[in-house]
Amino acid sequence: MKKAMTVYDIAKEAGVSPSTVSRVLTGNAKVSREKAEKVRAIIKKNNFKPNAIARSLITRESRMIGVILPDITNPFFASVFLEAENYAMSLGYSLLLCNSMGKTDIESMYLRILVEKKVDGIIMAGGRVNDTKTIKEHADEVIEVMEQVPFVIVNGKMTGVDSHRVYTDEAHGIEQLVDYLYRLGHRRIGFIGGVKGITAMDIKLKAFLDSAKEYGIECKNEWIVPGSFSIESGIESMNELLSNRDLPTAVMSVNDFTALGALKAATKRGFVVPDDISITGFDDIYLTDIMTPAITTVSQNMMQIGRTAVDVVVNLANGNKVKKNQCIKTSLVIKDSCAINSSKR
Amino acid sequence: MKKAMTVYDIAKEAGVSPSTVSRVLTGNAKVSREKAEKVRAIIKKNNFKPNAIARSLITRESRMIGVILPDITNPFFASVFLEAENYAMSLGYSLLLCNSMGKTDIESMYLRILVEKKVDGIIMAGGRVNDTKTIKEHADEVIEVMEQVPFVIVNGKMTGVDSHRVYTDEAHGIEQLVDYLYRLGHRRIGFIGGVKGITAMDIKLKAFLDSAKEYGIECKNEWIVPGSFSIESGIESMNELLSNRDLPTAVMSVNDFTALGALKAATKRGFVVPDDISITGFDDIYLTDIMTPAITTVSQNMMQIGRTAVDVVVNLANGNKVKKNQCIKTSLVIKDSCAINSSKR
DNA sequence: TTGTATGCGTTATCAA
DNA sequence: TTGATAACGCATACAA
Repeated sequence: MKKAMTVYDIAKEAGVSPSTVSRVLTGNAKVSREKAEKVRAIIKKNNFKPNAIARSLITRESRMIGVILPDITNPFFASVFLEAENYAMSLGYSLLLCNSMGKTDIESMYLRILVEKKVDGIIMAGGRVNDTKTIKEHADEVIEVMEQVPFVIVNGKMTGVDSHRVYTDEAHGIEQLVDYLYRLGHRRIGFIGGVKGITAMDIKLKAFLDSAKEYGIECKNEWIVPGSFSIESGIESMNELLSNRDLPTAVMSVNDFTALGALKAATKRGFVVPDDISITGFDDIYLTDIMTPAITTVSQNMMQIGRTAVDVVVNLANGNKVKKNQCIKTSLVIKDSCAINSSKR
Repeated sequence: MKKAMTVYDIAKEAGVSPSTVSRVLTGNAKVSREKAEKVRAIIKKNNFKPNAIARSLITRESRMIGVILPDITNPFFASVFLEAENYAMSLGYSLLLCNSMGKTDIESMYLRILVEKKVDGIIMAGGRVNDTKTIKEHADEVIEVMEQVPFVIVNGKMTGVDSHRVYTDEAHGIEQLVDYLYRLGHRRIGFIGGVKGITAMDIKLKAFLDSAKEYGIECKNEWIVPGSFSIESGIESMNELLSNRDLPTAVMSVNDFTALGALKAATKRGFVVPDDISITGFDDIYLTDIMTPAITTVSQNMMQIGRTAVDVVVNLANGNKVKKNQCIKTSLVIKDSCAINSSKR
């Protein structure tokens, strides 16, 4: 590897002082036109790139934002990340992506690394911030981090942690779906997927049960089949639900992944969706469009989530005042997986 | 934000010199047991985390690897990244993820940023490294970068750039598929998706045509319908192909995304896959499993690609000798989207 | 084994 | 407007 040039090299070649080179680089102070041009020419000629590490040490900003999320192969997180990166890039920040796989110890490790690397902000989604009951040690760790680095939680909340938050109104999203299904004539609805104890599940299930009661919709206990948030879980839960003698006319899924699995399972069992049974998802990842039928779902507005999360940490990093809680609106996205209920059920 | 402590603070509190604290931190030199324990206690008590920026400046390693790829929402790249990160983490590296969206100017920008940030290595996939005909300016830029940073190209190659490469034997993968279809009795096969001028397309199309000739398989011109690498493109190309009067009995797709689209399009037109027509993909992303039918494809062994790419740059960073070209084997993954050809076609 | 002094490459401060 | 000098926080050569 070729040894990199420094401002000293440039300065010497341009016949100016290192400070002048630095001034040209940052644009933070006046430099005479001729010297500036001379310096710029030398920089260009040598393809000089300033050492961001050295710069960071003195400016105390790394121009990096850490993003901790469970799994980037999940299109929901990938889409949020993509937009976050896109916006961050426009502000001059790069993103360190940390997949925690939902494991607490990996989260802890990454939190430590990100603090050491002096990132200018941390965006965290999934894992501990998603536990309905926050574990104190997890909270303490995050609090410690928050004292050093701007921190925002996406779609989560930690008891005892007064962090900034960007979140979706998941309950409202569920209500939108229930309302939609009700209007289609559904009076018997099931709910599959999700892990109890995770807010992404608990909020939705509660909203579902509350809405069901309000609308006079029946939901038998055996129609509620938790599992996890994966496609496989959707398959398993749907299979379990469909093995009941008495079936609902529609099934809501905790997220699009489980809805994908539910669709796959139902189809395999010979059910025609939506004629025999309606299915809904949650998130509006692009995969819902490629299925036949495309899955009716609720959009979390992933782009806005990603963008807002970056906005929060960057503003905090710049010492600006930022709204503590930012709620992103959901919207119902009607596709082809729900039909008017014409069954005798 | 609380001001971070430094080794000086720790040193003072522990009653030792900063160098002793540093020695405890790095483990690079002997420290008496009692002092070491004292220092460790103070570090722990204060939750001190050394400033990686300052450390990097002197050690000349940032412990970061830059990854430039087109689009992380594509599960192929997401899976490669995930495994790369997993392995990198075990070696003490973090990953900066840069989505280029296939745009050359974004690639250039990120190349510059990664060099400035003094990453210990760059892994690049897609975009310019995938052009069948390398543009000289692109190559020059990469050559310039390679002089400063260990660099590895994933599934690509640049004319005039003597870089390290990790790649799949895509031609062989296609041959495996053709051979498989031939054995199923298919003698008339189409090929959809992909952009000419991109190696990911050109290699496969050539391999397909060569194999077809070898096996005596018919492939009419109108059965070759390029497009791009997206799901939508798969839909469009398949629709175009299926609008022919005379149809092939099987259709190969440039990748799984287009196969997904092809399946969707075929199903919508009333074709039953695989009974009416067989479809194959390429990559073996997890989405091929959730479709009904699951799509027969070729595995690129994404995990091994990610891991190997990290291995290459890390070894280069450590001054080790590394094999210039590493070919990752493909493997045929038979699922449900291909049937024995029993048609009269 | 320990401490002092120096350097990494840049920006910031201050005096000229 | 410019340059000399210090400072960022750590690791390391060298001296003790």
